[in-house]
Order: sequence, then structure tokens, then C-alpha cells
Amino acid sequence: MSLVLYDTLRRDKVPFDPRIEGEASVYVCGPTVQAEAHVGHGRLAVVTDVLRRYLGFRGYQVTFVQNVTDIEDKIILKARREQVAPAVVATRYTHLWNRTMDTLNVRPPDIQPFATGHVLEMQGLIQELIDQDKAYEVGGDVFFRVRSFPGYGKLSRRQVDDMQQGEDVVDADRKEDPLDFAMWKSAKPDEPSWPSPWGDGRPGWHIECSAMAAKHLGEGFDIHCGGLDLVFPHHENEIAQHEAAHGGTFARNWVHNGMVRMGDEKMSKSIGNVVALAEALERWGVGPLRLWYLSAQHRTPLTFASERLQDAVAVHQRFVTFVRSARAAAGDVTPDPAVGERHRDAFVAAMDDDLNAPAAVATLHELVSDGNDRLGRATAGDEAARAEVAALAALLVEICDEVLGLGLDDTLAQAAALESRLAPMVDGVLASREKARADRDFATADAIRDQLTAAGIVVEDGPDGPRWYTAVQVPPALEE
RNA sequence: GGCGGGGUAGCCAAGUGGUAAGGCAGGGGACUGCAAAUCCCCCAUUCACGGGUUCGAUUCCCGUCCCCGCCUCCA
Repeated sequence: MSLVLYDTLRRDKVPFDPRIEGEASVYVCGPTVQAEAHVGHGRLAVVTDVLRRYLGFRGYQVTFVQNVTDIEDKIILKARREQVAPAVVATRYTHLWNRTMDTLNVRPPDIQPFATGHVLEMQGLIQELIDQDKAYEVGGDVFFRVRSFPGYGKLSRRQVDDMQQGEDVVDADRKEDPLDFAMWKSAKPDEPSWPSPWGDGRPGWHIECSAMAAKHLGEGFDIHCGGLDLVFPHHENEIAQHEAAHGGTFARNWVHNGMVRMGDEKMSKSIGNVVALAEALERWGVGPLRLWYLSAQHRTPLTFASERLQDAVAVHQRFVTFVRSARAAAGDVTPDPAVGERHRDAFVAAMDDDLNAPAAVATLHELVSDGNDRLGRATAGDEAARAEVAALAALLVEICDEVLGLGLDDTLAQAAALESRLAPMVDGVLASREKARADRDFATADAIRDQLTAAGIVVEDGPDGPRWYTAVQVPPALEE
């Protein structure tokens, strides 16, 4: 049994076969820091974060690189509008991105290379291509000669001759061929630029990933991730630049995630239908949001709708509730891990199959059902059941937090902290309610419970008296 | 037009050449003073449609319809 990943280049699921046994090198196309992250970006982040966490869970030593595109047309434009330096804009949104990723519980990359910090590496690669006659300079711009690379189109399965040679080709007058693309753009007035053998200018977008991935992970690294919308031309061009210059294989596996949709349109800044990731996080919380991301296989489209997020809230609730109840029932008993084995195996089998997250989460539901089934006996004091329930809760938390990044433990810890502060008050109120109940004054008892519920405190009456805890906040529906 | 992905219950969503995981919603029951939480039971003879291959297809092949993505910036 081993991990299998769908590889866009081969159009097939293939066993993960790392360049170096026991290690995994992953490169992800990062943000262009010119605006806030939206929910679509969050999907890439969560999918790649789960990939990375799962590789670690499976014992691989992972090196995870995600770049930041900090020089680009839109950044320059925005800076001009705000009358600040482009670097101001880039820095601001880089910080914002990192902060939002942190809130999303996405582990920071091992290396976060910036395009502007790798201009020399890019120039080196461009020069190699020029030297090999695979690129050419025209008036300070350098273009990649697409037809010089026989493999061009292999990732996106396009025939060079079939490609739409549209009327709106940028720089058509200077290119030898409309398909050629810019690797170096000559400086325009009031734009940041770097000196180069071809005159002052700045790098094109595609060249940065070729240069940075090779620099930090080396040739033939294991996995390159990105949104499905980057397959062409971005990733195709990355391959072309690297492989035309050096031969060999640029990346061994291409993992692409599907788009987030609003209704039946792609969520995209240019369409203008984006929801800010930070806003979604605030509204639904990390756990539910990540569960929503994981509710569809990573290559298929995922529709953003508040009802779907509500479903995820319910799932999150169920997991948290089980852990809370299990811990209460188990106390400090020594867990009996044997009960968890089949659930762990089922989870691993689902994830091994191209990170089948929906199937994997389904195994967790089965784990929780199994646990809840034993909960009654555990609560009644059955030693074996307590040990089993303890183990199942521990396994659930391990999987949810380490692999899926849901932060169940954090959620419970935060609740516990709040609960300990509220305890004196709530316990007092509950004591008077118990007195009312003992007097069979249920009207009073229910009124008290209703008030506590309204205050966000859940009261559950059990055979050993009432139990209470703070409710996980139920978010308001998204006004459409 | 080219390339790619997809159409599975009210909704979301896995999946397999041998007769459909899981979740949400819904219905019934147990527990409870009533709730909540939990448990049990029910909820697709059917997988867009029409053909074909097969002992057998939702799963393979062909055709049709519909949806989405990329082909320009885009996670």
C-alpha cells in the first residue's frame, strides 16, 4: 500500500516515487502579492498543506517551497494608483497573505523565495537559453522560442500548430512567433527594473518559478502544485524553460487543484466574485472551512455556498462533541489503541488514493460512530470501553489536527479556558436550576436553561447531573 | 473550434465489471420531566439520455444532450 497521486502530465494516477527515498520535495506556485487572498487561494493552500502534512504523516521528510511573486504588472499598477513604491504594496500583501495562512492553519513553507530576490538566477537561466539559441532578444525584451522546444504542449496536451494564434497577442510585432513568450521585459519609465545583459528590465512571470524551483529544490524535484488554471501557459512555460535549458525532467509529478466556484462560475478576481479568505475564516472558523475544502476531491470543482459551509460546521461540531464527551468519559485511563487500527488503516487507504479527502473524512465519521457507540458504556464506567473511547478520541484528534489541520485540540482548549472562567457563575446558576428541578418546578428550570442557551452555554442533563459547555459559535448565514 | 474535467438520492459527495461509502436535511423509535447529546431503524431496484460489448455495466466502447475549466491575467 502506498501513496498514489494523479499526475497531470501523465494523465493518470501514479505511485509516488520520490527522487530520494524517504524525502519529498514540493514546489507550489505562490501568490502574486497585489490583493487579499480569496477563498479560491485558500483551496490551493489547504490542498497543498494537507498534501504536505500527509507526506509527513507517511514518514517522508518534506521540503516545501512556495514562492511569492512580488514584481508584476498588477503590483506596479496598484502602487501607481496609491502613489507608493511597488515594494510597499508587495510587502503589505505578503504580510497579509502570511497572516491569513497562519489563521487558516497552513504551515509556513520551509522556504518562501521572492522573485525579486532571484533576478540573477533568472537572468542566468535566460542567458543559457539565449546561448542555446532557444531564446532571443528584441529591443531589450527576451522571448522564449517556443518552437525550439519539442516538448512544448506536453503538460496541457496542446499541439503547437493547433494553438489559437489570436489577434490580441501581446508584443506580436516583436515576436518571431506569436506563441513565444517573454522572459525578460525591458524597463518602462517609472517601473522597477534591474540591470541585465539586455538592458534594464524586469523578469516575466514564468521564469521565476523555473529558476526558484530549480534553485531551492534542484532538478527533477518531486511534486509541483498549483491551480488547474495555471496548467497553460504558466506551468507549460516553466517546463519549457527548464527542460530546454537543462534537459532532464523539471518536476516528477504535477498536482493541480480544481477551481472554487460561485454559483456555476469560477471564483476569480477578474470576474469580481471573490470572497475574502479572511472574511470566510472569521465567519466559519478554520475547522469548518477546511472541512468544506476537503468535502470534494481536490481536482474537481468546489462550489462556495453558505449551505455547504453549514454542512461543514455540522461535521466539525460532531467531531468536537465526540472528543469532548470521550475525554470526559475516559478520564485518565490508559487508551487501548487496538480499536483504532482499522479506522487508521481506512483513513490511510483513502488518503493514499490521490488524497481522496471526502472518502477519508467518511472514515472519520465511521470512527466517530464507533466511538459514540461505546460512549454509553464508557460513561457508565466500563473500563474497557473507557480505554477504547480514549483511544478513538486520541486517534481522531491526531488525524484531524496533524493531517487535516482542523485544530480540534485548539478549539477544545479555547473552550476549556473560557469554561473555567465561566464556571463559578454557571455552576451557581445550575445549582439553583437543580433545586428547581428537584422541586419539579420545570418552568423555572427550563427558563434558566433557555437563558444559558441564549448566552451560548449548552446544558445537558445526564444521570450524574447536568453537564455544560460553551457552544461552538454557529455562524450567521451568508446574506446573498 | 482545440484541449481537459464532469453529469450518482431533496442537497453535498465517494465508488466499483457482479448489483450503490459517508455527511446534511427528512421520517419513525429508544433515552429524557422536557430538551440536548447519543444510539437503533427508514430514506437511490438506481447512477444525464440512446445504443453496443458482456453471463452481468453506474463502472468498458460509440453516439446524443447539458454543465464547467483552459486556450489572455488567474490558485
